[in-house]
Amino acid sequence: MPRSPYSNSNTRSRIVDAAAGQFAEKGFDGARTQAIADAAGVNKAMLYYHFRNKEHLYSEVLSHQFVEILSHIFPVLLNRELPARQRLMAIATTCHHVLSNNPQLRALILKELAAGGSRLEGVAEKVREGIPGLDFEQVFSQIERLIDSGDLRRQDSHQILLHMISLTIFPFLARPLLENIWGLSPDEFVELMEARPAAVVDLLEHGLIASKEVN
Amino acid sequence: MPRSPYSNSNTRSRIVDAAAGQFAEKGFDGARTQAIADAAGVNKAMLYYHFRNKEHLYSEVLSHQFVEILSHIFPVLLNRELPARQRLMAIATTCHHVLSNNPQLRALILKELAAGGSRLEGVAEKVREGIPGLDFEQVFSQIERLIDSGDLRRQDSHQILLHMISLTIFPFLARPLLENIWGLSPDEFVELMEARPAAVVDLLEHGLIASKEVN
DNA sequence: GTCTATACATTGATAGAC
DNA sequence: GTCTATCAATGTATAGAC
Repeated sequence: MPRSPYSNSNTRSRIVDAAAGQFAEKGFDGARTQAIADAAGVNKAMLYYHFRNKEHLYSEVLSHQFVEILSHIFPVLLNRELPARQRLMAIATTCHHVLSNNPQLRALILKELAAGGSRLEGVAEKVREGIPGLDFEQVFSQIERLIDSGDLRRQDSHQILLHMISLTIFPFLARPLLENIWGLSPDEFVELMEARPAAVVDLLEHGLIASKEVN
Repeated sequence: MPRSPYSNSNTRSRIVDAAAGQFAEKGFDGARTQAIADAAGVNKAMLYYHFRNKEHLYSEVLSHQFVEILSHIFPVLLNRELPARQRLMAIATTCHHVLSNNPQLRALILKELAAGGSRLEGVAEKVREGIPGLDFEQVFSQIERLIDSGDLRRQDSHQILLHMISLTIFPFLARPLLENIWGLSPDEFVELMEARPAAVVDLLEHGLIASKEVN
């Protein structure tokens, strides 16, 4: 905790951590370099020594988080061991839990999307460096194989994956809307989210239209 | 176009329009009062004459847009004329088209969500004033009626509506992610979005799992 | 109702000693 | 590698003439 005088650059990683917190909370524009330095327990000038400027620091933060998260999720997307149905369920529940346990990541993603993804290009490059095997084409072709084998309905594989991540990601991002426009209380929202994986799985399996069998 | 010297306050609405553009593009923090005044063709001091400050102006912009949009969508949500299946389709496609034709609204929603919805409470109040009959409880109870009548699968009505808006709204917001992480080209994204309502409808009707009948 | 001029606070970034 | 001191630019907001 007391940085030794001859301390090397774990200062650097402390800055990245502190910056992640500030960027997640305030966004790129809102985050203050002074606040980042304070949170990291270093002098503001150190930000500019270790990173060229605010943007470079931001890229570092975002790519760091994306590498962390994608290296968790990607194996699930490509898990050939599971049969089709279980694979879908695994993807949906994994995404749900990852997001559920990572409020900081949620905030970073949301704020970057809100900014139009302008800083996302450089990030994507660093992410590919961090995860050598990262290639979504494999995911789509595996989905197509499941379609050809008759396990999944015949739909565009992009649409299928988009269905899944929409259903799992969006509710987390839309919380303020649900609470203020729908009128949900915070407790009701939490309850809704806990029941969500099961609800999504049911939708993926059966759709929303009731089968006409009499029960 | 040349504001008459004795012009009254259509100045006010010009400011709101200009502010909508700036807030949509840059967000609350990023938008500059000077830029808003310039875009409205008025002096900066007028913003503070017609509205107390930047926050009040922002609230006015947001509630104005929400009233506009909800008054379009809400009747569709409550349309009892259509049978269950068609009702779901109408909701999904209406949401899709509304968002598709309203890039400014998309940006405003996304940026407000990114800001944590902190300014959404005051907005919600103004919205309720603007749309007297607005009450989502009616929507949920109508969904429950469709479940009881055996038209829809038995799921929490909140989850059902959440399914639908997730599937339709999220893809619009996630564009930067799809392009930079998935690797979609802009053309591919547009193509994906045009085919989206049909894909969503198919999911809602049948789920993703192929029925095991031999075809 | 509308404008000019300006107060006042912050900000990202750098220079240079240690 | 780390700190102090400081700059130049930009931001919101207001006072007061017209």
